[in-house]
Formats: sequence, structure tokens, C-alpha cells
Amino acid sequence: MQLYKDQHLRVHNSLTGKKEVFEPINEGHIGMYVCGPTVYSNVHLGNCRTFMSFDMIFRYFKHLGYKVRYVRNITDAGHLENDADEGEDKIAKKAKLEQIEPMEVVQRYTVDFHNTLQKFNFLPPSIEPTATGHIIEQIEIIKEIIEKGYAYEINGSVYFDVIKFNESNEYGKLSGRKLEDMIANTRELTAQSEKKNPQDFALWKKAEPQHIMRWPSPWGDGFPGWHLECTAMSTKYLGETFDIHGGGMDLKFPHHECEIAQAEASNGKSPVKYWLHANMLTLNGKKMSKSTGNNIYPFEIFSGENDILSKAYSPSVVRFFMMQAHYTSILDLSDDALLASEKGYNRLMDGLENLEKLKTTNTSNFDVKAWKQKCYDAMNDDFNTPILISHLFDAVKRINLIKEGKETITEEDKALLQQTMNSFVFDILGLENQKSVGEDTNALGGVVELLIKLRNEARANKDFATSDKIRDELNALGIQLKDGKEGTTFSIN
RNA sequence: GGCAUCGUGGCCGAGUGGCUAGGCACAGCUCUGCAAAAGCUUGUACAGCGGUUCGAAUCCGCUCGAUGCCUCCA
Repeated sequence: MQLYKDQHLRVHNSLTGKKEVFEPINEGHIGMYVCGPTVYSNVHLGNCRTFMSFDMIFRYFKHLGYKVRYVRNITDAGHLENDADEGEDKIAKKAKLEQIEPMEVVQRYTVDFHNTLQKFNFLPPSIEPTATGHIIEQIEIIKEIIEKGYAYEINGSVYFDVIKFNESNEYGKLSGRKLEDMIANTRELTAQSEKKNPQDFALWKKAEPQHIMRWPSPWGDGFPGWHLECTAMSTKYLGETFDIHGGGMDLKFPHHECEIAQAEASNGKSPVKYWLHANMLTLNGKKMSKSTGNNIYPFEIFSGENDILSKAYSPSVVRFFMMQAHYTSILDLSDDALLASEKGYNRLMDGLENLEKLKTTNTSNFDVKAWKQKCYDAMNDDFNTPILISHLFDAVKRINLIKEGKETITEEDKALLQQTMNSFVFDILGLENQKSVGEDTNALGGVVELLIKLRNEARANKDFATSDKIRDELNALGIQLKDGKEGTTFSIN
């Protein structure tokens, strides 16, 4: 029995601006495409947030029992530097700068990307195709668009004819723009453009002699335009229409708008049923930007080597911090916010550990089934992880009360609670318990237990000087002792 | 200038017409040898100004402000 038959999901569709009941095109199967990174520099934290949102969504779909094909591309051909004639491939430019082969740049930053995502405990997508691996498919789509009359060739380059397209289709429907307004607001380009009008975008660019990344085509040597790779790869692996297309909010226009135009022009169908957009991450209230220095890389957070934060934070704490905000909201990263999240994260993980050791009775005054459904309701409402987390904290509170003997739980309810907590915390939110050091299994745990024993002996003898010394010095080492009704436990932070 | 999203208590962040998440911080209490941990209690929050309504943080209008896009960007 698949869970999705009971759990009815609603998603916010950017195309309509509304929350809609989610119904996949083919029952039980989901095709999802997410625009991946351009691998010309280290992946930054804002990128990670977007991919993390879709990782969580991917995880939830899988949890519900869907068969998901999740395609997330690697853009290794680079995008055009700009719209004008001097268009230059971003990756080629970086390569020249560093005097290495373009594919060397691609390789280096692809590895960085994968390493970083792995630290954040990402699930790998089903397919991770590259733009350079799909040049032939891209050329085929260009041919089709030309055939249908929505593109034209000039001097070895091919451009999409937006005005022509807009006569029969609606260019701008995703981002809420009107072509007339865009024409009226066009900024004057100083460089003379060969395009028929400024709204047209490149499908194929002629390669200048100095351009390293180049492929032969019916229009001469060149390279594909900015938006084409996603159309080519999503169509190839998910079909002409598929369920979900995701990406960062900043890609809505022009990138996703152009994808819609390319697909509609080439095969006459709107490519995507649900468009999902993840919102931006800001740093101290401002846009992340390398040029202003308001920027931080994941590895700088993990190591603590940065000028912005007071200490290092583990990947799972950062993940928890991001999951505390809804994916469609702008989230602001700051030291205060991370500090608060870290404490909350520790509380959640302590709760999970306490749950394991909970004593059970014949009666239960915690309605675990009702609580469990509330967790699903939160996720079913457009993946509302902040509400889910509030329910998880409710459970932590109940766990602590049961531990104190103020409430009770049956063996059966305890098992259900454990199973549900583990599903949501680890499988769906993708968190990891990175704070405990295996209290019972390593030497450190044994040493701390020994000290707890010595301390309790001292306390029994009213030798508080000794007992407090043990407690305070352990605390200084980051080991916190917790006296409870059932004895003393500890946690390592 | 245009388009979009948004402005919630000390901080972060949910919530879309009445039942008013959650985390962190602060204060009081219980527990404790004292603490810590845990639990309990308290906070008269919805940018401003109008309007609709029996009733608005939630709908409408205007003003101010923020963020993103309009040029590569998740």
C-alpha cells in the first residue's frame, strides 16, 4: 500500500500562483527536473539551499511511495557571458584565466559540488546529465524550432523569435511579464546586436576563433545558447511533458520562461505541469555577492574559518536551519539565527536519544497516531517543514515528560513514535545526528561514565568541591552532565 | 523605471477572515546540596494610513521599506 493514496499533497505552482492538488501525470510515477549548477566556481551556500529544498521534496516523494525519476543537470558548457556579439563562454573564460583546459575547470568544480552536497547528506539524483553530453540533442531541437518558423539564423548564430512566438503563444506567463511592457522597457544596448529585436535569445552561438569550447553544427562551429540544455535534457529523460520542474527563483526569468518557449515551439506542448521555485538565501539581510564580500562558502561554515560567524557549524545544523524556513520564503542567514538553530537541533537530537531509553507502561496518554497525521498534514501542505519541525518539538516535549514520569506511553506507541520520528528527521528532512559520539561504544563514553560514578560518590559523601570540579571541568571540555530521576546522563557538544 | 515576492513580539520563523505554530533569548516557579538539563507560567507581535466586515496579521487601496528578476547567477 503506497502512502500517497492516503496522503493528499498540495503544491504551490508558480505557473498559476496557487496551491494545487498534486496529481502526477502517470499514477505512482513522478518526473522531476531541477536546474543544476554551472560548474565554473565553488558551489555557494545559496545554491545549496535550492538543491536542499528539492532534495527534501525528492525524499518526501520517495517516502510517499512514488517512483521518482529526479534529473538534475550539470551545466558544463557555460552560459553566454552576455547577449551581445562578444558573447563568451563562462567556462572558457575561466579556463583561460587559470591557464587550464575547460574540462579541467568543470571537473574540479563538479567534484567540489558533489563533495559539498555529500556533507549535507544529499541523496544523489536519478540522472545527472551534462550539457556537453547533449550537444546533438540540442542541435536537433534547434532544427525543429527553425522548421516550425520560430527561430532564424544570422551569421552562424540562431536566435529564437520571441515576437513571432508570442503571436500564437504567451511569452511571459510564468514570470507575469507582458512582451509589450518588456519592449517598452528595453535598455538601449551600446553594442550593435544582430538579433531582430532585443527580446530574442540565442539558441546557437557562432564560436569566434579564440573560443575554446566549440562544436560543429549545421550553422558552423559554435556552442549552444543559455536555455537550451535544460529543454534538451528534460525532454530526453522525462518526456515532452513531465510533472515537476524546479529551480531557484532567480531562474524564473528569463531561463524558465525560455524553456517553456523552446518546448512549446518545438513540440507544441507546455512542458511542465507544476513549476516549483525555491526562494533566495540572504546573508545578514543582504544578497550574497562575491564582489561585495557578502558571501560564504559551505566549507567556511563547517571549518569556522570566516569573518562572518562566531564559530563553526556542522552541515546538519545548517540543514536544520534551512529546514526551519519554508522553501518559498526568503531566508536570512546570520550568526544569531544559526546559534539558535544549533541549540534547537541539539534539543531535537537529545529527544531522539531519550526516546530510545523510554520506559513503557500499559497506558498511553500521548495520541501518537493523531500526532503522526499532523506531521503528514504539514508536509502535504506544500512541504511545510517549519510546521513539521514544530510538531517534532511537540513530540520532544512529550518524550521529556514521559522520561520524567509525568506522562506514560505503551510499547506499541513508543515503537510507532520511534519509527515516525526517524522517518521525518532522518529520511525526509535528511538530518544526521552529528553531535553524539556513540556514548556507549567508545572509550570516551566509558571514561565519562567513570567520572559520573566518581562524582556521584563524592556527592553522596557531601564532598561538593570534588563533585562540582568534575562537573565544571567536563563542561569546559564540552561534555554536559544532566542529572535526572533515573540517574545522570551526558551529551557531548 | 517595469515585473515578482515580502514586511509578524528581543532574534529567527510559521500562520490568509474569528479558536492566536515552533525554536532561541529573557523573567518567575518546580526539581537540585548548588547548578545544568527537564517541566510549568508569563510576553497585550503582526510596517504606516485609509477602506470592506459583526469581526482582519489575514481581503481591498495608497504610502514607506526590503529582497529578487529585468545583464551570468540557485
